[in-house]
Amino acid sequence: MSTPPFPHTPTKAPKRAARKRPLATVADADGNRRADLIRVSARLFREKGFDGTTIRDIAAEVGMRSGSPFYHFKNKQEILAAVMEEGLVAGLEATEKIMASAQSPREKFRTLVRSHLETVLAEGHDFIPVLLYEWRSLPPDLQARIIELKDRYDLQWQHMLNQLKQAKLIRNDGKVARLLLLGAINYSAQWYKPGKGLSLDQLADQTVEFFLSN
Amino acid sequence: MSTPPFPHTPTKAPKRAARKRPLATVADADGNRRADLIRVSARLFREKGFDGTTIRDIAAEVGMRSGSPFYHFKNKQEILAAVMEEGLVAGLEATEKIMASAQSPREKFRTLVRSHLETVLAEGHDFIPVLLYEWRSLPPDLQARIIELKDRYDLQWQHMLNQLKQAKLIRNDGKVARLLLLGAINYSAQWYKPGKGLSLDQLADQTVEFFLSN
DNA sequence: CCTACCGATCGGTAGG
DNA sequence: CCTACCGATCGGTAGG
Repeated sequence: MSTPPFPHTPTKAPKRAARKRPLATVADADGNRRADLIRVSARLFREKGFDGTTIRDIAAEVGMRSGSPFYHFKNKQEILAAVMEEGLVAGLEATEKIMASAQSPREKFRTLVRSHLETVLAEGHDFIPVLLYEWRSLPPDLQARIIELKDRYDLQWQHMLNQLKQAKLIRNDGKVARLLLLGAINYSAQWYKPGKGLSLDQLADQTVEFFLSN
Repeated sequence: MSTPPFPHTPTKAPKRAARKRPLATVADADGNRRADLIRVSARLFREKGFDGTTIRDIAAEVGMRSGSPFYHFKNKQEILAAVMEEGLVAGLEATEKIMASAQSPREKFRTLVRSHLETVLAEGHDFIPVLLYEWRSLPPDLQARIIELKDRYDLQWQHMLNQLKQAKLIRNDGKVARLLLLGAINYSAQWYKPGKGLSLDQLADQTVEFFLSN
């Protein structure tokens, strides 16, 4: 009755949405309306909050009528879950790839910070900010799957901190240290404006310099 | 026609609300209903967000009927502004007092961090978290007064960073350093649960240790 | 995916 | 501060 409503690889087209392909609109020649809804919802949820965004807002932005998003998602909360999962799957892939690479701890940290900043601050990357700041709007039954992915994300950062500690580049690598470090970066989503002031590269450099000894 | 709707010192009773004193309810013998509305709203805005909180929620929590909060506030946004101002006025007073004290840079930093953690994390201290995470719900015309207070708050922290730099306790005291440092602390409002795990004193110690050299 | 719609809820107000 | 209320909007659904 209820197969998992989201594909785990964003590159693969969703099966259910393809069941009855509608006429393609001007806005989207390839007809992947579900992905459009997720992308647009991420932006609106970030700009106006989950409660401040209406289904009608979302529908209008992708050129649908107000009832149509419910053809793709059971309810509004499921859209929120899909947004968060989309961001985590992409971010986790990038993170795990970096952690598996053969760089020095310092280089690896710089790459990881740069990658995470991209995930949180780059234009069009609204998925993780929504995860970070709209968490309370996600019903508990939908939180479980997201938490699982988030734990894997945190684990990678914990490994990074451990390596930095071992290389004597930081003084502390406990859980609080990780929360403070990631908090500093995540909070940048509240003040950083793309295209104004620092570039992401410059911000990554300053962040590394601020946190690492030597 | 429009005198400033909020007193600047929370200790002084509001003048307009006292104009026509209603019967005191059980919940509040001293009859300061306006302060009750602000305190309760802060908690609800933090728990459920500004858009997720209804006037009826607020009214019910202080034992009013749904239309009555509008006797004290022009609209819902004015309540939000009052919540933010309440937090900033209190936080600013504490901060400026600490900065004016005669402590060593390290001691002063520890005291300041501890004070800010109290402001952001202690039970019943929901004002600043609302400021930090519901900012987008505040209409531009109401933002001005809050920004003024916030700038003074940031200025104190900037002074603190400058002193730490001079004492060679941190490597960088630019604006980005300040944003990263305060971001790390402010983000703790997202994960810290009072009464669980670390105490505020322990967290303050770990935060100081994490950020300061030597 | 659209049309047409429903029941519930919301911010806010008039008048006392 | 309450009573009584309004117009607008919202999430969601039936049926095609």
